[in-house]
Amino acid sequence: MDSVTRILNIAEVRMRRVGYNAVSFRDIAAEMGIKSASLHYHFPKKENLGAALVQRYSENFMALLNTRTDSITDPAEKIAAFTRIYRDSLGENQMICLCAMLGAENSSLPDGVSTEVRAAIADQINWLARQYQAIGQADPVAAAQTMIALLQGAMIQSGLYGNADPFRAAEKQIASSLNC
Amino acid sequence: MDSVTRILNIAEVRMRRVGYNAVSFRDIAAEMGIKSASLHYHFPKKENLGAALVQRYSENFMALLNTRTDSITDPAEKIAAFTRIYRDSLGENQMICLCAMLGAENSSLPDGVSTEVRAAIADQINWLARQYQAIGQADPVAAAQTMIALLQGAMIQSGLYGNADPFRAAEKQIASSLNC
DNA sequence: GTCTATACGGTGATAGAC
DNA sequence: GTCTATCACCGTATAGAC
Repeated sequence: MDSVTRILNIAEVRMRRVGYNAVSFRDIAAEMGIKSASLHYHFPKKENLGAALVQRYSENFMALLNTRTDSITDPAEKIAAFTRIYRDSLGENQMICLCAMLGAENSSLPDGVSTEVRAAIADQINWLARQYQAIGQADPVAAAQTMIALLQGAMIQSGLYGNADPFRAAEKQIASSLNC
Repeated sequence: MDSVTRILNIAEVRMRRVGYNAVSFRDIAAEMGIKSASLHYHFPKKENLGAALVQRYSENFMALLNTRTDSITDPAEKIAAFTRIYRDSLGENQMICLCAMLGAENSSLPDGVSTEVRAAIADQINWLARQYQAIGQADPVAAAQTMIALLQGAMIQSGLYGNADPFRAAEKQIASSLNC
């Protein structure tokens, strides 16, 4: 595995746990067993690392989303698959998704990172809105926004309590609203 | 207005905008026109300031909540009043509520602050759960958790876009679900 | 690619004068 | 209560050797 990938992997775990501001080059380097100066060879500035991380995160997310929903035709089922990715992403450690964490931190992020966060969320909303439109939702974009808000808020709550109960409660509500 | 109040006022605005970690004693002191050393007279450690801020925030919230809902008997109306406080709190500047911001940052917060955040959210959930129980919700706590998650997630989205559309979309969904 | 060495500002915090 | 002065640290970032 190449250095860039290893850096991004470590940065992802840490940033999802404590946020962008609380992660340092020194921490990441220490975990890799190298020096922080070496990180600057791959990512000149922290902003570059943050932007690249969000970009990779978003690409992986959309790719996984497409893979998992390619064979599904029912829009409601597609939406359910979307929430399942969020659940899997929460994992056993109640790791908040990157977009929720950096979304909260948004106004203290460097421009380059903030831009990528907005782009990543826009992709998700567009995808969701398309499904809601297929279902015949009156305001598909609003429905998509609300759904993202609920999932991200539920992740934060789950992180706060150290268990996935709040997230599961949110999932149930989504499931029941789709059966209406 | 006494110094402690002024400090807390400034800290609240800043922490709701950029989070706990991105706020410094120096920033607050500069805005007050004093030196950071003076802040330590009122709050020996940053953790003390954070904890006191969340405590005050929660007390004010619950007090306002009770004032606004005292004369309301219908539980669904009470819940609507709850969401209205969140909306007012979002304000014109899309200022994320303190609990959502610190909730996201939770795992990088000092214990004293983290504890207060959990206590504050627990109060809100208890209050909401009581209303949902009065309505006859099957799982009142889950409903309360989901509602808090949605409101907080919607605030983050609104902060991200710089407008209140995501929050309004969430409000609408809550309103319609209460009329079911 | 990674190292050592280093610069330099920011940060929480303390001691002691006023 | 607020000041000055100072501390020890941590943060990003750079230069140049290997």
